[in-house]
Parts: sequence; C-alpha cells; structure tokens
Amino acid sequence: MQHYKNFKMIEKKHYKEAFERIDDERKNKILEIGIEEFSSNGFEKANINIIAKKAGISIGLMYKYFATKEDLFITCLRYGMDILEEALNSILVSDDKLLVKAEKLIRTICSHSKKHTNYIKMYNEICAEKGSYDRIHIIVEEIESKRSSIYITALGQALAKGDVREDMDTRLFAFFLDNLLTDLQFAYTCDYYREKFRNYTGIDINEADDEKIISQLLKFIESAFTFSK
Amino acid sequence: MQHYKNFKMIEKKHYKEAFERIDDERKNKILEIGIEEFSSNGFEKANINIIAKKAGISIGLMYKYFATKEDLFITCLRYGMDILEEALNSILVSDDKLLVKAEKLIRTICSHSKKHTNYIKMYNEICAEKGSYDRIHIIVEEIESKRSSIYITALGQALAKGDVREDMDTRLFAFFLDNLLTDLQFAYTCDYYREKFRNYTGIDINEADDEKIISQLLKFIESAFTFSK
Amino acid sequence: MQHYKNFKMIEKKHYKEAFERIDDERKNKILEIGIEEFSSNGFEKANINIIAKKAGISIGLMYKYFATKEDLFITCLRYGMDILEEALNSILVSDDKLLVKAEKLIRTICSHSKKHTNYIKMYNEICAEKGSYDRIHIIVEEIESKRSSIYITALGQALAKGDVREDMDTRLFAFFLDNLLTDLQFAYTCDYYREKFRNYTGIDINEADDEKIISQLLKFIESAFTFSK
Amino acid sequence: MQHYKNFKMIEKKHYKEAFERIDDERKNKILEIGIEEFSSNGFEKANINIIAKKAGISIGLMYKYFATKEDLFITCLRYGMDILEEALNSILVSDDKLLVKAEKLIRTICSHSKKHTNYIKMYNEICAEKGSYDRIHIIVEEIESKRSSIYITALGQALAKGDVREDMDTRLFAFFLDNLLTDLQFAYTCDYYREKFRNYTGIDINEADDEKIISQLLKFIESAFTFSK
DNA sequence: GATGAATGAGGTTTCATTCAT
DNA sequence: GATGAATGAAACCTCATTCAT
Repeated sequence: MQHYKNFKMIEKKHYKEAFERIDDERKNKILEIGIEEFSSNGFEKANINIIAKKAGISIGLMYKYFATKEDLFITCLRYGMDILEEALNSILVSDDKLLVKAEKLIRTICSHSKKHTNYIKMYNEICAEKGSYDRIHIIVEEIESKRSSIYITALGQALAKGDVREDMDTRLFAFFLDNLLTDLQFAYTCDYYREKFRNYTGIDINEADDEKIISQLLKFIESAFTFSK
Repeated sequence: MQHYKNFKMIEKKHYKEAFERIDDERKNKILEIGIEEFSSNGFEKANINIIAKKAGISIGLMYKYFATKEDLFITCLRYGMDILEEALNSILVSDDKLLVKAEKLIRTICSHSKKHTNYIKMYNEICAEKGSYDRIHIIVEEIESKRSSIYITALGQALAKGDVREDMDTRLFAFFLDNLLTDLQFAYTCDYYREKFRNYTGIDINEADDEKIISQLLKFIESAFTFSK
Repeated sequence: MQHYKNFKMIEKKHYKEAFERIDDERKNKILEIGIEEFSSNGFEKANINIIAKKAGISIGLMYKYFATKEDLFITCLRYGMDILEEALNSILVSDDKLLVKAEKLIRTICSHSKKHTNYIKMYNEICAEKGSYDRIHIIVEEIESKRSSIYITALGQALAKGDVREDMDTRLFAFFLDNLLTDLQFAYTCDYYREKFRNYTGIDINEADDEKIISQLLKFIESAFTFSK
Repeated sequence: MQHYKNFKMIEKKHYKEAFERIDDERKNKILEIGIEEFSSNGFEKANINIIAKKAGISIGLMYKYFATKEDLFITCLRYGMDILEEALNSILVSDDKLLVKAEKLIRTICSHSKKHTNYIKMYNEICAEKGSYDRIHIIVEEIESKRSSIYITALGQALAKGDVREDMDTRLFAFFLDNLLTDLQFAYTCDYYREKFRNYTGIDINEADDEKIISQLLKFIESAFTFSK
C-alpha cells in the first residue's frame, strides 16, 4: 500500500489533477484493480465500468481522474513499471562488474516476473499497440527511456573499462540485451510466450529449473559481450 | 498472386471446405485484404464486414469460408508465415556452417520484414493474445513448431560438430536466438518496437544502416554461441 | 399503471437491480410494451430494439435492466401471470364448496383472458419452448408452482371433506383440470386454439355465448369430480 | 419406409409437383429428417439448409420441392399426423361402447406419443403459431378437421344411444376431450408439459406408472360423460 | 467532490431464398 | 432435373463516455 509513494508524477501526466489529490490508498486500489483487469482481458476487452465498480468508486469519478480509458491504462502501466525500474536501477548503478550486474539483472527479472505477473502482462499488451506515431512515441518515451538509458550507460562504462568487446555498438547491444530480458519476462508471464517456451524446451517455465534458465541466459549474454577471438 | 500455391493445407484447418474449393486468385485476395485489415487495426478492431467488402464478396460468403473472425485471422497468419518459413527452412537445411547460416538468417529476416511488414504485424498481434490454454496451445503449435524444430535441429547439429560451445542447452539457446530474431522483425515492422529501437539507438530503423544492424546482431549471436574462455 | 404494485419481486429474479430502482410507471411501460411485442411476434421474432424504442428508452438502458432478451421475456411473463394468480388464489382460499369454486374459476379465466389477451399469448409461447432441462425447469417452477399448489390443495381439502370422488389422485386430477382451463384460455386468446375451437364448434369463441361454454365446461368438470356409480 | 404410401395428397398441397414425382424412399427421408430438425429446434431455429444436407439433397432441389420453409414444415406435420389419425380412426369407427373406445384412445395416445415423440413435438410447435387468419385457418383445417369430426361423430352416436349424459353439447365436449388427450400427448413428449407434469405430480412422466395415468384420466373422462344426478 | 443513469453506434453472425450453370 | 455458391438484411448485445443532480 505504501508502494504508491514511489509512483512518480512524471511530466506527461495521463491523469487529471483530481487524481493527484486523493489519498494513496485509493490511488493504489484503483491502479491495482486496473492492472488486474487490463492484464487479464487486454486493453480492448477490459471494461472501465467494471474497474470503477471493483475499485469502489463511481464511473463518473473515474472520469474525473482519467480522461480516457487509455489514460487509465497508461497510468496503470507506469505504476507497474516503477517497481521493476527501481530494482534494475539499484543494480546498475552499483560498482559491480558487468557480468555480476548481468546475473543480478536476470535474477531480478525472474523474481519480479513471478511476483508481479500482471504488470508484465500489461506491458506485453502495449507491445502490440497500434496507433498514431505521437501516441506510441509518448508511451515509449514514458516506459522505455529510463531503462534504455540505464542499460546504455552501463554498457558504455564497461566499454570504457575494457570489460566488453570493443567492437560493439553499445546502443544496439543494449537493445538486444533488453529484448532478451523482456522476452524472458514474457515467457514467465504471458500466455503466448509461455507456450512458446514450452514449444522450444518441452517444459512449462513455471515448473522449470530457474537456475538452469538463468545460467544459460547468462552464458549467452556473457559470451556475446566479452567475446574475443 | 501465385504465392498461394505455396500455402499448405495443414492438418488443423481454420477454414471451411468451401474455402478450399475456390480459385487461388480469390483466396489470395481475401487473405491479403484480411492481413491488411488485421495488421493495421489489430484483431479486436478489425472489421470482417470491411474485409468482405474490400475482397468483393458478401459477408455471408465470408462465413461460408470461415466459421469465425478468429478462424479468418489464424488463416491469414498462417498464410503470411509460410513464406518466411520456406525461406528459413532452405537456409537451415543447407550445409553451411552455423555462422554462415546465422548471417543468412538475419539477412532473410530483414528483407522479409521489409517486404511483408503486415505479416509480421499480425504475428506481433498474437504475441499479446489472452485466451484459454487450448486456444493458445493450438496457435503456438501452428505458428512456432516448425520454426522451433528448425532452430533446435540446426543447433544440435552444430553442437555435434563442435561448432558451438559445448555447455549450451540447445533448446534454450534456440529460444533465445528466436527471441532476438523475432524482436528484430518487430523492430522493422511494429510501431512499438520500432519506436523502442529509436529510443535505444536514436535512429529510425527504416533509415538505419542495415549492414550495421546485421553485423552487430551477428557479432552478438556469434560470440554467444562460440564463446570459449 | 398502478398494477405494477402487485408485481412480486420474487426470489429468482430475471432482471437486474437497476430495474428494481426505477419508478413503477416506467416499469409498467417497459413490461407492457414487451408483452405486446412478444405476444404478437413470438419470442424469436420479437425485437428488443423495438421494445426499447417504443418504451422510450435506449437499448443500452434496456440491457442495464435485463441481461438478455430471455430475461426480459420471463419478467414480462411473470408480470402478466401475477394478476391472474392473485385472482385465482382469492377464489381458492375461500370457504366455498368445490363446485362453486370451479364455477368462479372458469368465469375468472374467461374474463381475464378477454382482458389480458396478450399475457395468455405469451404464456402460450413458452408451452412450445425448447431448451435445456434447467431452463425449462426454472421457467416452469416460476410459472406453474403457485398455481399447481393452489389446485392440489383445493382438491385435497375437497377430498378430505368427501366432496369429490374418493378414488381420484388429486395431483393428476389437478393436472387434468389445469389443462382444461389453460386450453380454454388459449381458445380465447391464441390463434391456433381459437381456430381449433371454431373447427370443433363451428363458431368463433369471441362471438360465442360464454354462458354456454361456462356451463358445459362446468358440467364436464363437475361430473368428473363427483362421479359415483 | 412404406409408411409414405399412406400419405394423403390432400387438396391444399404444401409441396410442389416435383415432390410428388420422387420415389417414396426419398420422400420419407426428407420428411423424417425435417421432423427431426423441426421438433428439436422449433420452426424458427430449424435450418432448412441443414435439413437438405442431412437428407442428402441440394438446397436448390429442396426449393424445387417446397416453396418455403413453412411449406416443408406443414408437409412434415401432415406426414406425422397421418399415422396417429389412422389409429384413432380405426378405434372410433368400431362398435365398441364409448368408454371402451375412450380407453383404447388413451392407450393409443400413450403408446403413439412414446413411439413418435417428434411428431407430437412438431404439432406442439404450431399450437403457438402466430400468423394471418388465413394461414392459421388452412393449417387447422388440415390438422384438426378429421380428428374433430371423428370425436364429434362418436359422441353424437353415443348421445343417440343414450350412453352419455343428454345435456352435453357434443361439440364442446369433444373439444374438451381433445384438449385432455392432446395435453397428455404433450406431457409425454414436450419439454414444457413434461416439466409441468412433474410439477403437479412430483414424478417424471417417463418413469411414471402408465396404468395409473390411464386409469385416472379414464375416470375423469368417464364420469364427465356419464354423470347423472 | 461524487454519482450512476443514460446513450447509441457499431460489429459479429445467421439463414431463407435465388439463380446461373 | 440438380447443384450449391452467393446474397444481405437483420438482430443481439457491448461499453466508452456524458451530464444532470
């Protein structure tokens, strides 16, 4: 419940002022119920009237807080992302060597995915988003910026220190890295990716040996980064 | 237009017999218009009436061909996947060394993505699919099986030949590899991933230097596979 | 218009809470227009959009009141039945002898049928209902229970008093009695039964001598009940 | 299969000449499949395309035989009624006393209902028919005339012989009698009436003691007819 | 601030019937 | 005689959003 305290009121707000004024408990409740609904039904089929009812507020009030269904969605998404971002950030600003960081990263991703399944499902939802360039741009800016800059910075530092292969383009490698980690999150949480994982490995990821997955992915990343002929 | 010839009438049909009986030209038209509509609006917002109208047939006839909107969707998806699968297959059954294959793979992915943007967008759509386990299972089986077995086989052979690091789990590595390639496809075609790419690299992938992307991704994969201390 | 006051909010509701909250005038209007539509077109061909329009409310609101077309239908049916049930009940709880009751019953049936033609037509509609056992069971329970227990009780009391033949099975006789009365209702109101009546008697029941019908049916029932060799 | 031979080509035909020309086997098949479909789904929801397919003929040919869905329906109905009519007729033209006839009648009704459930269900269907006076008139004429004249004649003869109460109106009593018998048929075959029977008697009619039902109904009718103070 | 009744466009799906071959 | 592809109107139901109170 106190989690909301960490919720950053960022520049491009997707909620109205009235939402800022209410107490954290109600804020949390609305967003958590929203995440629940969006993650299990997807954006289109989620029903904002039901979210309002479950959250114990009137639909009229809901529209006093959020201008559109989409704004509610983005706010929910943002809320869910914060926790993970926090965790990732604390790992990457540390003084650890890159590979140590990488391992921590993967472990954090795993445990976070298991604990906050619904957040990831919501995030997965927007990855198939169709819309105007502007809309997409705003959302990506909001969701990816911090994470991307964390990764790029970390890789840049490692490159400077000579910890990674010198012919890598840090931005592209950061992109590839993020893809791998994101897809792993999806494998832990989203129906399609989970089933795809099963199709590749023959086992359900929720009954899999996490240590093996972690070590294999770490191998994959480690050598990709440090390769030298 | 003659592309339809390659369309395999696979075991789990998602179209009715009447659809099998019509001539290839009409088949292609329906599916291509379907792909157009689904890829630009997403499954939920796509409108079958419009697809039928654009394809020049009545809605009633559409339902003589496909039992549901979903069946039309899956058939479109399958249709789009076939071309790529064909290409990937021909690469992977060759006698090339793994890294040569990998390069060809990436190049094929790039060019296919650019040529068949809409197919990939459709595929991206189902990656966020919510549904019963059975539905998802059927779709994954249909879409991923062939590709996964191609990758796993190729890695297995390379492992046997000693071309790749011996401590890799071929299935997991195949999964990681597919994730990287799939996400690259998405970066070339889907709004969110394209914007994410921009967010990481600062450039629009459609104006990017493909050779650089290819060589960087190849480096990433190459070293991941062949790493040795 | 004040009729609605008699409408009992029974246990198995086939309307939503929102419907309970609206004022009687609107309730009555919706149900009466519903009965009008259902009785003249039958369930399948009745059109809810038209009912809503005639009742002066939007179709969306209609669905706030009733979850499905069928629920609206059952609620209309229930509404129409209440008036008759009330009347029948007051007759059967009286201290009259059975034959006096029977005569009052038949007279009430006649006049009610003429006044509330549409209610009976709706009831006739469900007599040809096809459906799952559960659906049918629920409807019968709702529609027939009270009436059947009234009849059975009355016959049981008469049997105890020695007013009817002692070898009758009260439940079966109640069933036969109800059939006769119900079919008379149908003869007064429903196209097929009216025409059948004409086919048997040569006259249109609406131009017939009611007293003769009543006295003949009374004779039929009277002797059936009191026969003694 | 030879049953069709008894099918009377009556004045108001509801089939086209082409139907008369085909062989009995096909005629029977079409009508039996039609009865199957109509009795299980009701007129509105029955699908004439499916009937054609199941009967092994094209829909186009179906329309060469019958002008409309309704004509097919009526022809099916007529076909089903013939068997019962035949049986009833042979009972009523006999020299038996009325009560003997009555018992035979009830027994025949019972066994016929059990053997030809679908025919009765179809008949039940039209009892809720809505339509123009003319349509209804034609159907009733076709379905009820023979039966009504049989009953009326039998009662008239009994009256002349002094076997029944002299103050009865034979036409009305015939109507009441038919109602009782028809409703018994329905109780044996149609969902709603069966459930209503259960509601009155507490038992499922298909597990009931037929002899008891028969004897009770016979008592009911017997005394109704022969009563004398 | 808070409510929730009210709106109504819009989309999927069904099926009787026609008609060119 | 026989086929069956083709039609398209029509109906149920959903839900984001508004606004009077």
